[in-house]
Amino acid sequence: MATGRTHRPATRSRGIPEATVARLPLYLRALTALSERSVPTVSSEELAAAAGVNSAKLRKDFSYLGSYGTRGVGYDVEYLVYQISRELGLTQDWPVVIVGIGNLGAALANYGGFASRGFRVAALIDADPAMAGKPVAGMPVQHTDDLEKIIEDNGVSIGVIATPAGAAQQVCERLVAAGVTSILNFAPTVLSVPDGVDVRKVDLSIELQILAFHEQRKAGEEAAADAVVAEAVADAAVPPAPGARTEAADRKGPDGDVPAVMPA
Amino acid sequence: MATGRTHRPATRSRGIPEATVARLPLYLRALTALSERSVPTVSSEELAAAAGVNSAKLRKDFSYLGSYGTRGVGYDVEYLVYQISRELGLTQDWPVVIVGIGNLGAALANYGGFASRGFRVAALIDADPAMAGKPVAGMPVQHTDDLEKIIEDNGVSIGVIATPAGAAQQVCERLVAAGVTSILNFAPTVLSVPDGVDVRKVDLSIELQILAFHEQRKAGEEAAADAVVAEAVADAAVPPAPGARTEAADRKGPDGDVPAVMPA
DNA sequence: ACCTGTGAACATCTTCACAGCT
DNA sequence: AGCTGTGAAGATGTTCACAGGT
Repeated sequence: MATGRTHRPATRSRGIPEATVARLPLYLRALTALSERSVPTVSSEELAAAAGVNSAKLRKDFSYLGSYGTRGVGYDVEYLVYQISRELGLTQDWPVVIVGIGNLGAALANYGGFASRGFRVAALIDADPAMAGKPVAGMPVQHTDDLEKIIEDNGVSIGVIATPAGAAQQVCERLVAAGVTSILNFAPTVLSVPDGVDVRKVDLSIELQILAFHEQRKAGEEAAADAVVAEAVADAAVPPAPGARTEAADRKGPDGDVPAVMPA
Repeated sequence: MATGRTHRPATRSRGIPEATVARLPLYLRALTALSERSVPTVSSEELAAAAGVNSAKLRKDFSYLGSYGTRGVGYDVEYLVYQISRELGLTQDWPVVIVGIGNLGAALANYGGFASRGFRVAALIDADPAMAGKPVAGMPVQHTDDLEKIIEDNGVSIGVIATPAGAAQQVCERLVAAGVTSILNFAPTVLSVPDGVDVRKVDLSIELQILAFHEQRKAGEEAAADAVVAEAVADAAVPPAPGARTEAADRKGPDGDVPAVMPA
């Protein structure tokens, strides 16, 4: 089985912690809003509130960038916008291709926040010949056959995969072979990539499952005692372990089972 | 400004670490694939490869759920699928509403992985009267006016916000007031919610910016020395700090600036 | 012989609390 | 007086390495 790492190589780049990098866009967004309202300076407390984090964390984050604040005063909004933009590499233009122009791909192509902030949709690519030439978000969709040429002609280094899961790995390999080194993956699959290629994944169904986990907790706070009673019953309902030599009673889960139908 | 926490309350629920919870869906997906191929058992090594993590982490994760493996053998696929599903709360049915049926909302409504795994789209809601009644993904879109009634009638506790940023906070408040306690937010805004409500955020532009950061690093590895030289020039190009009393020379960023145009 | 389950070491992230500058 | 910048403490997450069960 082809394995290879996935996700960021924990490169810890030049000393800025990954967790901080992940929050910089948040700060930038809050700062941009302040900038549009012509607010000249902002305190860590105010900015943190706007970004939805606490102020100690924000100050620590900024301390990795340098000393951009003024004690007793706060941060200069315009200056911080510039510094964070630069740190994130948004002072340059990033051509991006979107592969897979289904519902989601089209939504991404139309997404305004895409075009702003240094990103530019260089091409929309789809495997369906019927799509070729059709305009989406004011751009003609191009066929997968031309993927390599498009990447090279436009100097694309960031690719967005919005194909069905089955096609994602293959598309990924073609993107990488053509020179793409950063991939944003919307397909519900684990992508294998060579070292040096970054993959970030956006997965609706994972997010929902995490919410469901917490939701279940909220509901089941007082029902905990009952569950223990239900355990014996539940064990009988557990799907028969095929070819396993283990009695259900052997399993020692930390809490009670709940009899229920299992979704496919 | 209304603030309030955002994101998970770090509830650390019942002892399962948040990081582990976030990976369970990944394992579940890999296990489901194995299950479909009728693979009876799997080792931590194999499963970890399929899920894109390392095996020590996977074993540690599973150890929080209980002792579900067999030494010398591995894990029973069906049994694990069941246990993880149960742990995530997927053995019950979660009605979900999607608010904001634009490009993205429609894409989400059509997304297959949504319907499977215990989630059921109970309603599509949009503020545009022209949308009302129009079928999307085989369901009629309903008007925002009926939001509260829809939530209550269907016992919805999970809401998906796919509206423009400007509408998100208000929609969020209505959802919460009507009884929703988990929100998946696709709008590029920080949502304020009362305690006890979970918010998870999916943000395309943040993901791209994180990729750009790493991408920039890859490109600028050897250019580091040049940057120092460029510093004086760059400082002149920095946007004039409005109303600030600080000379540019005061700023002590940890590395050199690069002269560049800044995107809006 | 093989593979899980887990203590212990290590790494990263968050929060506290306050020194130091304006 | 007010607010930043940061060491130090604490919490969380990851990896190692091996004891212990099959």
